[in-house]
Amino acid sequence: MNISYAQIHKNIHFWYQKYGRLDLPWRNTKDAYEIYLSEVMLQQTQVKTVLERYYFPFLKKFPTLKALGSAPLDDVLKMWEGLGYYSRAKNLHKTASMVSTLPEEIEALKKLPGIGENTAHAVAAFAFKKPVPVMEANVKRILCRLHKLKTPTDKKLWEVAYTLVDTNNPFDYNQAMMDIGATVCRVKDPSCDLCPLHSICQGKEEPALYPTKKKRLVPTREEHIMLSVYNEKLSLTQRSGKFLHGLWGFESIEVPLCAAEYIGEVRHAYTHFKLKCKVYVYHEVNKAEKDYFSIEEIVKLAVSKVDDKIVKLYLDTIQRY
DNA sequence: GAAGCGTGGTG
DNA sequence: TCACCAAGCTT
Repeated sequence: MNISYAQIHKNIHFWYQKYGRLDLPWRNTKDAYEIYLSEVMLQQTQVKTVLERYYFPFLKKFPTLKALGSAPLDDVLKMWEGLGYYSRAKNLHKTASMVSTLPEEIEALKKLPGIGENTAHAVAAFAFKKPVPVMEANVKRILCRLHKLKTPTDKKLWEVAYTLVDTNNPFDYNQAMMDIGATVCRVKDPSCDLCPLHSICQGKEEPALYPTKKKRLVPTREEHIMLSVYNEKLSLTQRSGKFLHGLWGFESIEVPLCAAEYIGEVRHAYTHFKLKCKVYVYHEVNKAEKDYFSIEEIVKLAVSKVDDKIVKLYLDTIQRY
C-alpha cells in the first residue's frame, strides 16, 4: 500500500491539533527573540524545567535582545543558575551583544555563537516560517525508527528530515514531530498504535532497536574543598575555565591543611564524571587575599549545584553548635 | 567523529 | 543507588 506524503502530513497535523502541546508560550509568540531564547534553554533540557522555572523570569529580566545584550554577564548567569550548560548563557549574551535583530537565514544564524545546525533550523522554521525541518532528539528517534536506522550520521538524518518535512506548514509540522517523539515515539514503550506515522514506519515491529546508543564510562573524581572562613564570611572565586564558566565556587586543594576541620562529604553527578568532595573548614586568623562573602551575599551570586550543596553542608554544621 | 559540558526526572 | 535521558553546541 502506498501512502502519499500529503496523507502523512495530514495525519500529523490532525494528531497535533488534537494532542499537541499547543499552549506552550514559545509557540504563541511571533517575537523571534522569545522563540530563540526557548530554543537555547531547551537544548538538552526538559520542557518542564524551562517552563516552570526559567523562561518567564528570564524574559521578565531581559525582555528584548537589546536588553539582554547590554546587561552584565553576571546578571545573565544569575538568571541561568541551576539550568546547567552555562556556556549557553555566555553565548546567548554574546549573540545579543552582536546583533540588533536575529537574521532569518540558516547560514547567518549558524554564524552566531551558541546556534548550531538544529537551533538555526528551529529559529528559521518557528520565527521566520522557513520550510525547513528541525532535527533534535525526538525527531532523530522518529526518523531512526521510520527507516530502521541504528547509528546514522547527522548528514543522513538531515537528508531524511528534509524529505519528510511538510513545506506547506513547517511550523506545525516541526512542533508536531517533537511532540510525537516526546509522547508517542518514546524511548521506552512507544505507543506505535497511536502514531500518525504508523503506516510508513519500518521500525514499528521492533522500535527498541532504533537507534542504538553507545555506553560511556563515567569516572569518579575526588576533591578536597577548603572553606576559608574569616569574620563569619566565606571565600569564593569566580570560575574562568569552560567548566561551570563564570559561576562562583569554593577552592579545591590537593592536600587539606592540618588545622582544617573536616565537616563532611558532598556528592554530585555530572554527565561525564562523578564527583566526591571532602569538605574542610579553615578559620583564617588574618584576612587572606581573597574575596569573602556573607551568606546573604552568596545568595546573590551565580553558584553551581555542587557549591550550593557545600553551602548547605556548612550551614548545617555551624547550626549544630 | 568523539569528548566535554549541568541538572533534574525516571525506572 | 544507579543508569539513562532530555528542543545540542563547541572544539
